[in-house]
Amino acid sequence: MSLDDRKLDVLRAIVEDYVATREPVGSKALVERHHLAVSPATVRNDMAVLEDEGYIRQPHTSAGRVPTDRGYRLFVDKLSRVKPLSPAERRAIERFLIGAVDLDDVVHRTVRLLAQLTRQVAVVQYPSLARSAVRHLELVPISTTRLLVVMITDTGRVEQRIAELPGPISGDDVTQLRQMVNEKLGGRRLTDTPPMVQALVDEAGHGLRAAMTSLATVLLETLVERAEERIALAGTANLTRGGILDFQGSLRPILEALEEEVILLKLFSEVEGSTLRVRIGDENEIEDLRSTSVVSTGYGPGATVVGGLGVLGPTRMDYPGTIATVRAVARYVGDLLAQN
Amino acid sequence: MSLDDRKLDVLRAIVEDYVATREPVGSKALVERHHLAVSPATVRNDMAVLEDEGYIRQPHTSAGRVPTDRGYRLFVDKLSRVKPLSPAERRAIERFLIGAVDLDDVVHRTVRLLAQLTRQVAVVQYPSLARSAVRHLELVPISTTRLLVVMITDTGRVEQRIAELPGPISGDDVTQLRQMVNEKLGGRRLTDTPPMVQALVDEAGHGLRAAMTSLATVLLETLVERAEERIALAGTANLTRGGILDFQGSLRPILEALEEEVILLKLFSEVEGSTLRVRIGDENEIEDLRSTSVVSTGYGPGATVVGGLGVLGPTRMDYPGTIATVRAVARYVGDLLAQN
DNA sequence: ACTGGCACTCGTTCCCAGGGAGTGCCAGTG
DNA sequence: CACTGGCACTCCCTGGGAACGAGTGCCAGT
Repeated sequence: MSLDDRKLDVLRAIVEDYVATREPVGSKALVERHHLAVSPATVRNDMAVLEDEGYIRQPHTSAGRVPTDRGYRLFVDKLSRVKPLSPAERRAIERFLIGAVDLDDVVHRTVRLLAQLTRQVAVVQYPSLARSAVRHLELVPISTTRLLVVMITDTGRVEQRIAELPGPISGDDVTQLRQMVNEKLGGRRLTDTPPMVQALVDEAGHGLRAAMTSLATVLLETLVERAEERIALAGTANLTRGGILDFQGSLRPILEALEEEVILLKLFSEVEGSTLRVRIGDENEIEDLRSTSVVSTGYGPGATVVGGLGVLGPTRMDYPGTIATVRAVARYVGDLLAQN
Repeated sequence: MSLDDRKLDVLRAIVEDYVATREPVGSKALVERHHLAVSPATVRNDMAVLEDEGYIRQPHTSAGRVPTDRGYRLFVDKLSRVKPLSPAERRAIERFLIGAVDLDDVVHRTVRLLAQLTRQVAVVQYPSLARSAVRHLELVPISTTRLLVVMITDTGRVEQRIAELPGPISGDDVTQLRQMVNEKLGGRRLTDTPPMVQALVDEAGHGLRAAMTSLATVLLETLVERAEERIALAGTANLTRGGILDFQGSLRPILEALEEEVILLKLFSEVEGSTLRVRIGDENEIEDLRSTSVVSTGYGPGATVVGGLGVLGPTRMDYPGTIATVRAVARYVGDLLAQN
């Protein structure tokens, strides 16, 4: 059975009121606050239907109604109007992001900005190595048998590893190695490098063969295969706003999940295009986050996506506002990256 | 008036019991659990004295006693025996730290290890730039008028900034600049570089003068003057162990303080030598951390100190265990850094 | 100097009644 | 037929006692 317009209006009103007051909302208060042209009794009938359909529920008999995850879902999909950012917010975003000196700085500022604007927990994934290309590879000798390998990507990330060489190596050899790897790998996407690295070993003169092999191992293993994804987090303090009531039970499992990078990365694992995604309560694959909602999106220069960002909060969340903010921040960050 | 031995024993017993049970401890339970050779009444008299002296207090009349910050202080200074690490813990530390691929990895593993072993919030400061020396400076052209400046320090930190040049520059010029800066700055402590940087500008041929000036500005401003200190954090979930009871009021201010890097850095600002420091409750300069205790120490290769690490928890904390763990982890990390 | 005994305090728990918010249902109305 | 007003009912929340018990301070006795 499909719901008529008034029932949808009632659902919207319930969601909005509950989000604003965090208290179960009753029929009488509803008609007053929203100037509905019907009586409380009528609204009660509508509520009964909405409850049958699973969009709202009663914490206990003789209490008001509270939206269910399903109710929020319908609200997000059909009922919420886009809430444009206030000029103040736009200015906040711009002010916050200019003056960032490097990638770390950009990411840190972004995550704090997001946390502040949405008053929720914010998560920003560093530009993924898998989606980056090599800009430059630098080899710095630390001793005669150890090289510091520094890779700089086009997204601004800098990764470093130590390569242990089988035998001592001269400065000239290092120069030659540097030239070879940059020639072959410079400009390539990281995912395309494995065959190139193999070629490098094959082409190396026998004087350099051993050193190049060690170097290749480091490059492959640590920069490509086990490419480390990084995450920045802010606003955990926002979880405690309004008591622990928002999350049934304790904050413990949520805080624990937030410290597991692996778990956080999952949030962004399926970012495709720059589509914004909202996961409400039970829709989360991650057990410990079933009592929260996650709003996430991809970001990157222009239309390409190099990483994800988003916020996490109670299912009782201001979806229109949060969605608008997340989208706006992602776009600003993308623009910022495009400038480099 | 000085306290006799038995009174000190009573204080120690109170601290130990309260830490173990988190409940005010009464005179009767005390004699039983600790096999004191006196009667509860006697212990009560001792308690009355300890309370007069401000080492313990009663949450309310007719409740047991709870240590005050002052009581914990006396306990830490005089009454607690060093608790050696268990072999299992030693093994955990070793296992955790081998296999770290780079500095980021070391720091992350360390902070998680600390949080796990102490079951508290752990904080690790990255090796401070102020205490590091330049190992290598790399200049990577991004466009004809922009250079990516990458500094690698002897502590393994890699910092990057973008320098905008006043005019286009050739590849040969970049090579020359690179050589000049490395010759002059390589191996120097960062704090010693400012005069050197000035000298570089003075010595630059007039063809390179303009570019070198821009470069010098970036080096001075962002790498030395506004040298960014970094911090890693883990175990915030441990704050919620045992309800919020441990911290009077809410977790909010504590979580907020933990997100302020500036505040965290203060914790380590006065690390001198590798002396371990314990700040109990009110002893903390930071307002929001007055209900917590902080155990911190410096770490670094050999006897030098390059940064700080520590843990933060309720004043009701297992001080001997925590102190032993923090000290041990700091030493292991120092050894690890010494190997590079 | 220590102990046993005792009166006292005060937080905690449990119960119970009253108030209030909100509901479901039903008969009535345009 | 959809909506409304009225009404009985449910159930949470609050507040006031009363009973309980842990723990204390004090005092007289050894």
